[in-house]
Amino acid sequence: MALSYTDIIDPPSRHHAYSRKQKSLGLLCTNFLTLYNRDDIDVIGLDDAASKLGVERRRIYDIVNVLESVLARKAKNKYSWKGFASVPKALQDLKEEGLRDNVNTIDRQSNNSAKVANDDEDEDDDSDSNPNTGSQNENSGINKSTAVSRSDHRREKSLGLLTQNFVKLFVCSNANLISLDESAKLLLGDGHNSSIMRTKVRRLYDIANVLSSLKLIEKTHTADTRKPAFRWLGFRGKSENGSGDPLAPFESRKRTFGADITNTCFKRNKMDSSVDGDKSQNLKMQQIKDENTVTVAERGNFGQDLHQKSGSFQFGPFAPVSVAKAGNPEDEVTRIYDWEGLSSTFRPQYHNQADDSLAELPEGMKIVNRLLFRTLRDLFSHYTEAWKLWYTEVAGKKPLHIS
DNA sequence: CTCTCCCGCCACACA
DNA sequence: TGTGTGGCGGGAGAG
Repeated sequence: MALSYTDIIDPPSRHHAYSRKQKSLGLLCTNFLTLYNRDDIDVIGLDDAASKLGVERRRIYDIVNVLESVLARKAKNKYSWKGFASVPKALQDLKEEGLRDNVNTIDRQSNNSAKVANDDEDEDDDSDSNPNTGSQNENSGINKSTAVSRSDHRREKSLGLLTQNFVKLFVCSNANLISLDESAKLLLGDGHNSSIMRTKVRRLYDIANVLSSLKLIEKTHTADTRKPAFRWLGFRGKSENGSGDPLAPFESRKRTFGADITNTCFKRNKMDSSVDGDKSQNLKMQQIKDENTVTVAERGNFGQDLHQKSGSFQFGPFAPVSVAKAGNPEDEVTRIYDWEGLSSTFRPQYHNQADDSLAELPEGMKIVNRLLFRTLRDLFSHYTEAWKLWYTEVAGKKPLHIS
């Protein structure tokens, strides 16, 4: 089908100089990951990221804060990239922590249902009486109230912590679908004060956007009321028996890329149509049906000894310009594994790639493809459910039956 | 309208 | 005191 690239990435709204979507946190995050989710990335500089992505550093803080679990602070301005492999562990930890705290919480205050996972260490901001006032934090046992209070008060309200707690809502319960105000209520306790609620929800929007871009959650609606809500796509940690977690979706996630990883710089009100000169061509990036794209991440720690060697196979429609464009030698490799993304690009709604896509592939690629899926199947063999879940829900496909 | 959520002010942390 | 961080909420774009 003759979809021109620009058609894809630049839909009807193209004439507006300013588009909210192009500046969304989620998209920014996607681009951020595109830029840095690679083996050869060691440190990530905030300024570097900001300029490469074409945003002010303030925004980088936003995503970095919610990405905490996969980033490690190295120094001022510098972060290192731990890779998605660290996410399953992080989820597991959050789950345990959440469950533990939940227990504590429950018998501390005979609270029953709600309040799934209020964090822990040092916080418990709770209820109405907002900030300041006596920060009465008692964590299990230790009571170092004063020493902790000042800077921790900040921490208490940080995006990072809020993210964790938000995630706990999912991993610590069976809730699959949660709306943001529900979440806010749960996280805050019931002490409304609508303005605090509103603020919290605002933050949750931010978080949800980046988690969506990680494919940990996805936006939908509740079945009954058409209320917007988020569905958890990641794993819940399963029955923990110490053994590593299954490959999580985000390890296999794939983002969607446009041609330009730079978020365009239009300000909200400025209709200044003059495009900034030096950014090559201003193709706006944007979400392109991401469902059919997959990345098999390498750094996975399936059980932690299965080293699927290094390079991540990228199945994606596009790689960011900076990464794949210049015909560097390893592109070859990447491209070989790119069949799925390619086919999805041109035929977005295919159903069963085993039959469909394969048929169109050159012989060599078919073989590679089969081997690859076999490998994956094996890897997942212990996690059948997880595999199915991911495959159907995240990748948006019917489970494969390769025997 | 309501829902989303970008933007950037400015307080706070830290050197 | 200067610079890095990041909470916060106004208010504009989307729906």
